Amino acid sequence: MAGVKMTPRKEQAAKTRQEIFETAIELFDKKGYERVSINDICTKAGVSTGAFYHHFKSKDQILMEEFMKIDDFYEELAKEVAGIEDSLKKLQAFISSTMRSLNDMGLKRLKVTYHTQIGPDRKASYLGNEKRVLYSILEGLFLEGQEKGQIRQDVSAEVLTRLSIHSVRGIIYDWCLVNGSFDMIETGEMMMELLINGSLAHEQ
Amino acid sequence: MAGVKMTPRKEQAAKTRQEIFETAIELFDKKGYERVSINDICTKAGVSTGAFYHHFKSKDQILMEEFMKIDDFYEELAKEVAGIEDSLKKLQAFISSTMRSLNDMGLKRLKVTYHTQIGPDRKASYLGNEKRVLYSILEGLFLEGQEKGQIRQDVSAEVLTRLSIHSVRGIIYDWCLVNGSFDMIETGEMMMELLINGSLAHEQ
Amino acid sequence: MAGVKMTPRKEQAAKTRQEIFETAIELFDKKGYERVSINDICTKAGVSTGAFYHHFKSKDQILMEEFMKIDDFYEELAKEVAGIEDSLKKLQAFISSTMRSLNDMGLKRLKVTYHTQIGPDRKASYLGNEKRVLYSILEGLFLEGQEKGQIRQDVSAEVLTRLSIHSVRGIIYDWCLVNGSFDMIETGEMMMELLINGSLAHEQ
Amino acid sequence: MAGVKMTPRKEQAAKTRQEIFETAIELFDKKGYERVSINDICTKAGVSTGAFYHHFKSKDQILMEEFMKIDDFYEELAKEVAGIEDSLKKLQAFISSTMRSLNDMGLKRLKVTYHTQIGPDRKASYLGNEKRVLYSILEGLFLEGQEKGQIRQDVSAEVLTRLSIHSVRGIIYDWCLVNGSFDMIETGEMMMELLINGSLAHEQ
DNA sequence: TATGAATGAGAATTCATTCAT
DNA sequence: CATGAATGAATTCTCATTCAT
Repeated sequence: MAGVKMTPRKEQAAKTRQEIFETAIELFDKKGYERVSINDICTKAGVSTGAFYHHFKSKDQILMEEFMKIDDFYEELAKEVAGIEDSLKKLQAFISSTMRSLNDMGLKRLKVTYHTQIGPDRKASYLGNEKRVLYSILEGLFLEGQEKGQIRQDVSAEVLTRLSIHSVRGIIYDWCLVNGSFDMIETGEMMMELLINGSLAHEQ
Repeated sequence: MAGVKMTPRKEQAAKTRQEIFETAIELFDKKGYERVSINDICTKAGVSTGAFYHHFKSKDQILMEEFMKIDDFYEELAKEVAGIEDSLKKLQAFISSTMRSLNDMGLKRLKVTYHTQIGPDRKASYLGNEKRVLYSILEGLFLEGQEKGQIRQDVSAEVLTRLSIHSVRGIIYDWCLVNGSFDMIETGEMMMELLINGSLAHEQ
Repeated sequence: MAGVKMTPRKEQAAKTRQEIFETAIELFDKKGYERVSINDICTKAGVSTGAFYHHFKSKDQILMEEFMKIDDFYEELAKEVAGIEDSLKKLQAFISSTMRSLNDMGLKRLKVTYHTQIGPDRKASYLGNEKRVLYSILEGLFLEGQEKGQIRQDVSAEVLTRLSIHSVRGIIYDWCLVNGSFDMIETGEMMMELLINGSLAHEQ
Repeated sequence: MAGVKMTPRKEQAAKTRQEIFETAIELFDKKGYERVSINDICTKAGVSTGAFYHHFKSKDQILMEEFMKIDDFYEELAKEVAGIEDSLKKLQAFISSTMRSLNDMGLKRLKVTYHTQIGPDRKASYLGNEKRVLYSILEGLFLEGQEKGQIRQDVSAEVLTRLSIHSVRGIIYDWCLVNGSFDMIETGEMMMELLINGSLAHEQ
């Protein structure tokens, strides 16, 4: 994509930047965001402190950049499930995939994310603003299902969207709290069935 | 309460301890847990650093003490709603009161709580362990309702309990994320109706 | 002036140099010499760090260049007042013009100049060496006045010169100190009348 | 004075504070204010960095404290010359003593003082505010002399005061600029004679 | 009980300068 | 001429904790 006019100089720079970024994420995962000093990152990445500040304004920016990838992920997910006919199934597939991905992110990473997002003096929480992408995808799915008569219509799509997101968020938060000691995928699926359907399909 | 043998000496000590504790909580609320140094607390409370360490082992212990009050609160709440006949109503009353109390705690306080609970090197999360009290109360209410046939029986009380707690947790987390920009009491009530009931009562 | 053989290449270079120079001065004015990094200058001027070092050896050199213009200024001033017959009036005209020009330079600029000139590891103070031009002009005017019998002769022209310069310097320094809160032109004129004349002319 | 109820604890603390202060001043004198790091001070004083920050808020505060002593000095000086009958002589004695003291302070120290006072973001310049003490003493002396008819009356005491201070300031500034290569005491005395007297007494 | 001086490792950040392209 | 990536030592400041009084 962006690889068109890349002089060797810029390529090298991009590589350095990438190296720093990945090393940072790796360390955040392993030791937790606040336990990682910029020096740690630089040492492990084999670059100077100056290089870090050349590419990033602060440790925070690394995190922000990481968060910004989540939207891309959701959009891809939306495309993947687009083919499914039944709206209910489509929604469940979307949620299942989401849960699976989050599960695969691992405890440490989720913890870092959820911890930093509600930290003090965080001006713009990404999770809070992520609304636009995640919300619009979900609401679209709910609306579609309601139009087709495949999803409950006693609650507006907008409310269903918000409640879904809240509850998934709670599952993840609690999962982090108890250090991943329950099955968050299964829990997520159950939660959605109750909310969307009003009853548990597979127990019928 | 514990006012049996209180020498003036001990009274003074208790007062100092209380002073430290309250000042700390106040500062956590205002600036965020990690932005408050022990020195900040001592200066504001008008005591010496030594005094702090005399009464508390660490900054953490202050928080822990705060959390321990929550259990008392839930138990009181359980007693309050005990008189309500209809199980569904009883449950909803319990949840409503909970949401109202949390709402009254205020944004800052909830943020501090939810932020510190998933922070790094937190050995024992209180929110995670609080299970014992909150879980048993809630599960009791669900069981009772199911026995009376007033609550859906297609899902076990245990699952209903867990899902309820997760979703309330998510509402609060998101509420913090967007700086309290939606009505968490109303949202909580809606969420519970959907989960427990399978449909929205007041829209029927 | 130097406009003889200017290839487009050289013109561009001169333009870049000028751009850097002016941006630097502007920033020194705004934030104070030591608060301005070379990077600040480059960013604001829209050039690379390399470009800076191509044109200037250091941040210091920028300042030096600025100072070197002052001599030119004094020489021009000397020519301007050359036509005035009365020596006393000529001297006062020279001083008045000087004060007016300094006043027009503005507070920030004077502050930067006076601050950096006595800063640490300043090898050659320009203000200190400026002697040669300013001193010789002034001393010439004093001598001329003394020969014509129009200026006090109880003090040597050389001493009058030095004392004049000291006192003007003091006025400017103090003017900077109190952020320009007195009229330095008027003060300068009064000071010179006292020194040269021994009394205040306009009060006679 | 303040040495009355000094517990050994506080005495030790005061000693440490003093040690830091004196070491700092000594280093400022030797290497110039901005060339001295807080670490330099601590190492030389044999205390920890923490100790520095326990006693002083910043490097700046050390300087400020130093400046605040100047007022005391002027007041003492005023007492010393109070006994002199002749106003003119009294004034000259005051100025002479001042110049001598400044001369004794040494080049480095004066440079630091005059440099930092006009530095950027200096909220309150001490030299600028010192007015109140130095100004009132000097103005008092001028007024007294004018009343006695011993000092020129064609210029107000207030103006004489301001001009005197400006010119002395200029002498010192220039003395720093040329690294002390002229006799500032003699220069100061000459300057004052011209200003106060309108002519040089000893050449009459 | 309470004080507060002292510790000292550690964190973030800056910046002049070089040099390969 | 110009670019801008990279360096890395240096600096300021914070903070939990200890301990003698």
